[in-house]
Amino acid sequence: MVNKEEFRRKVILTAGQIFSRYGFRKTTMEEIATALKMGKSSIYYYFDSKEEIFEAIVRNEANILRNELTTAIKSVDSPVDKMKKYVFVRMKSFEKLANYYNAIFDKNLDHFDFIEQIREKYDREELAILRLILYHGSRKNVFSIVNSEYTALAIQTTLKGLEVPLFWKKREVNIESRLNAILDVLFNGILRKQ
Amino acid sequence: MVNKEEFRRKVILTAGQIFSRYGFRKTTMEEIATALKMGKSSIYYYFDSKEEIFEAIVRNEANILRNELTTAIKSVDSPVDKMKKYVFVRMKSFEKLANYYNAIFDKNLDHFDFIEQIREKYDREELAILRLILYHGSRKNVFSIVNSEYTALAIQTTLKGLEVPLFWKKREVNIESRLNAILDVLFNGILRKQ
DNA sequence: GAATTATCGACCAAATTATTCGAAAACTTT
DNA sequence: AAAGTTTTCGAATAATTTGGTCGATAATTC
Repeated sequence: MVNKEEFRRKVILTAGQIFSRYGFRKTTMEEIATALKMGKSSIYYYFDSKEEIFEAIVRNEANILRNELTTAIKSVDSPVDKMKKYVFVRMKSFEKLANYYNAIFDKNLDHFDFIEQIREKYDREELAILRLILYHGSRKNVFSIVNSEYTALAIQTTLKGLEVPLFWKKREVNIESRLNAILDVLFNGILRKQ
Repeated sequence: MVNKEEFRRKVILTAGQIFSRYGFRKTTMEEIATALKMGKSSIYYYFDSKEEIFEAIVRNEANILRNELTTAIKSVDSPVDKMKKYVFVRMKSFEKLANYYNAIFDKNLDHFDFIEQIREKYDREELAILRLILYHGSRKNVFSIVNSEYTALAIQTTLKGLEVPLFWKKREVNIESRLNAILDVLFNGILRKQ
């Protein structure tokens, strides 16, 4: 290995796949070790505990999601497109992250607070992004909103509502159509009638 | 519950889903019990052990497969269609059963012999069916075969070969196309040129 | 209301599993 | 090539999980 940090990333990637498939409890250190072609005790050279690995994974996955989102809204120009893109990509990428949230339910619920921290931070950042898009959109007169702060909160609430079926992992629920419906409602509501 | 047997079937169905998803080891009695909305000790009123449940599942699944196959070949008339149908349905339905075979690898390999028994019985029955189809086909002059016994064995061997990728569970393997290719080869080989 | 059938909580022994630790490789640096 | 550093691992341990038992207790049938 080139350095410690690089190997940590490798562990996070490998363990991430197994955790997201089997959940926290059903994934053993030995499985992770075997997938990494090492003895399980070697992993403890890089991580202090199974939980630390898991937490690193969630943090990592949250970062990936954040990056996906920022590049997504940079890829289009108009505030309307930015907002549409944001909502769409957010829900699509969130599916991966939802696996880990589910794994936490599988995990000891005592350690629930750490993910709440990550989530709070993420929510704050999201609000800022939404607010910015809305602000520019209202300046350019394509959004007819009174207060971008409140509207951003409303949209975020809707997005959180969309998450729920992802958690309950019912494969029958068609996220796509539900998402499109909400996008429609959202924009017919806030777009200035022309 | 109406009677004991009926509840056993319910357990088999429920546990079957969990076993096929997580394998033998990773499925706990408590999970099965929770899925059945009971205490885990209650299950022992119907089954003696975790293994007995598992074995009942495999037996049950093998029966379902057998039924699917016999109704499938009854649904068509000509020997050629019967043979095509048989090979096709056999491979399609086998996918479910393969999950349990995989679960056995996960299980203690000491108890491998019981599945061998089921498998042997199943193989014998299969050979009889194949032989019958071939026999009628050659009587009606649509199969150009010397000995329906040997040809049945050859076809069964091919089918077993098709199973292998199912065991190795690589989702990348496209069973369908492989299956069609083999159906083609099989029939261009044994169908009388006209 | 006795007898039978079904469920469950508490418990145990065995197995599994996360984690520790010292020592041995493997690799760097002097 | 010796001394130091980093990385890996086997064996042991401590904690947890889990299959299974048993007696008590509901629920149902007779």
